[in-house]
Amino acid sequence: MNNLRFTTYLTSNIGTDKAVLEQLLSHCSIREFKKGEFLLSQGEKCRYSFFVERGLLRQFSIDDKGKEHIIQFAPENWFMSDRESVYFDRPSSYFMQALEDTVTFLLDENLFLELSKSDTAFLEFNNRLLHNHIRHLQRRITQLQSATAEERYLDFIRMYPDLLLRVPQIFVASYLGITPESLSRVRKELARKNR
Amino acid sequence: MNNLRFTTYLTSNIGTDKAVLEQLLSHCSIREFKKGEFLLSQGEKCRYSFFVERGLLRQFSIDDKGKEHIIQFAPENWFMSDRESVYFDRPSSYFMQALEDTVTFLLDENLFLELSKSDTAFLEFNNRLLHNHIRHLQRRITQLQSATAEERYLDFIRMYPDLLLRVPQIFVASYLGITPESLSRVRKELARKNR
DNA sequence: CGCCGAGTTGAACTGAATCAAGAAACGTGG
DNA sequence: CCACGTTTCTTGATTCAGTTCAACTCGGCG
Repeated sequence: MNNLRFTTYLTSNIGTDKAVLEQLLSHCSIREFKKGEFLLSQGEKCRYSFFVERGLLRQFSIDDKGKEHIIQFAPENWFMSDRESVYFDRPSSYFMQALEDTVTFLLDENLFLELSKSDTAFLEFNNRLLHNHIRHLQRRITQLQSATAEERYLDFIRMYPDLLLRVPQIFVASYLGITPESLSRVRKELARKNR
Repeated sequence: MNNLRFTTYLTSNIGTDKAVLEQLLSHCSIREFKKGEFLLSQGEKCRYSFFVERGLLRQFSIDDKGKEHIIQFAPENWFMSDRESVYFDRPSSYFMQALEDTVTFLLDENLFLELSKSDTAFLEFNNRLLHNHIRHLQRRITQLQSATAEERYLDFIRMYPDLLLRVPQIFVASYLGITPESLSRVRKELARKNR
């Protein structure tokens, strides 16, 4: 375990205390997914948190009308999980899919609770993850409620400029909650304004 | 402390272990708000979690266009807080207001972290609160992305039938992310169908 | 009794969806 | 490395859900 993003991430977030890290790493496995491959499907129980070492994931649902809605992207250094499914032991309502060839670390979710009990630093780390997640979700709700397609797109650019280059437009549209056609028109309009 | 919802709630969620409960209760204060009174305003830092002993609260934001968006309601036995503000020590982007005369218990948010460290039962309780919150938020996002005004309203009725009777329609509309006029029309249409 | 906010209804408007068709980009196999 | 087929992206025409604005009703409360 040397110059992996994962270990760097852990030490900078939990500290360098050997014991916890050892315990954590001993419960992790590594797994690769080819572009297009699914990590999880709607109806399955989510058993892991996936840490993205390299590549890009998307998490999405398909509604009763058959439309996809992307909940979040996860590039390098991000976690992806369906905490709801894990925690309440319910079938997930989401899909998780690799948008690029992706290398992930799998963390058993029960481990999160166990380590929280035994190690204060880890507890605080987990707490931060959860609060960040909440913050992120609240932001999306506010946005969906109040922003126009154009505003959402501009917000996306501001928040995730790097993703813009890696994610096909069709997926950005799905994340923003608009159709690809609308996004195309928004972009056209923005280009016109900036001319 | 006898037949309060609060103590019942705590014992049934954390257990009857005297020590933690004592510690918890000793850090709580009780506070009443008149109908219309604000518990928190946008820009202030949120310092407490409010447990609703009796009454009803709403949490909402005002966007740059001056429109209100209700994030959640909190009737009896619910917690209301801006975890984001507390945890990251940032000014809140929300208002909290009493929709009825309301009695609340105030819990210092730092206490949550402290008690999590010292008591496993409390840690699990806090974890459950956070996961529930996340579940709730995710549900709203899915709904905002995929459901029509009518579907959202029906969903609201199913989820919170009791609130429907206590909350003025104008606030229900704000929660659903539609105008009061639209909600009125949705209701009219539903009445027509069920005739 | 009169006022005021909540709710309803109507008409015009609008942002985004839908449907359709063509252009550009992509990747896969020969 | 090219050719072909499949997505992705763009553009146009049309439709639609929900907003906006305005007028009117209703019910509670000082």
